Amino acid sequence: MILPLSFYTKKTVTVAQALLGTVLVHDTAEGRAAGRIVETEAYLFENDPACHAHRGKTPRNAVMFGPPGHAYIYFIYGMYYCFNVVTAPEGVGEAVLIRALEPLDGIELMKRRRGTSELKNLCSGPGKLVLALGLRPDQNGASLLSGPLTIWTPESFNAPRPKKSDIVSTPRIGINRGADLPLRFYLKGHPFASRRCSVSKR
DNA sequence: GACCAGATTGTCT
DNA sequence: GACAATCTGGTCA
Repeated sequence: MILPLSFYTKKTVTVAQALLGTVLVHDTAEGRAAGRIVETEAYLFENDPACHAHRGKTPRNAVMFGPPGHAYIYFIYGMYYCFNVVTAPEGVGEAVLIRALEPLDGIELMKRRRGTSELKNLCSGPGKLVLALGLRPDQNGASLLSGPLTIWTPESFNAPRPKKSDIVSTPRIGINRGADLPLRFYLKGHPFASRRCSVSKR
């Protein structure tokens, strides 16, 4: 079953945790690629200087201010894209960054797209999973409720539904502002989560 | 395994 | 003109 709109209208932090264990699916002409979400980060409208929406609406972040249940895909560091799920009511700029997947379906396709055969290296980072799933910048703003890009319940893929006690929260990764907020969530001890946990770097 | 530099470009100040 | 919600490949141990 595809996650309904009501899934995305809850509080952003709640959605970020509830997304763990669900399955992100992308159907293309090349075939289906799907993975279980094992790591997310929440980006909030208020009191969160790391959020793109924090300084108001711009052409780039406009999708974050749109209706929930849509994809926000943006370009970063000159060569990568990040995939987010828009949450919060229309007019409020919040989203959940999908940071890592456990590959489930279309693994050969993912390996080809990523140019590696190492399973753990296919989707263990926000830039990597965008490549592995074949997401493109023109998917920015696409609905996740129908169409080629969707998110499914764990049961749809016979995947386990995580318990509350399996979810760990830590500070987010790769940001400077708001780096102390514990808005990153991942499944405890999961081998497919992205590396670089809490290294101090400048 | 840990740490560091480089790649590369859209976006906002 | 600086910087960014990153990744890869190098060096050193």
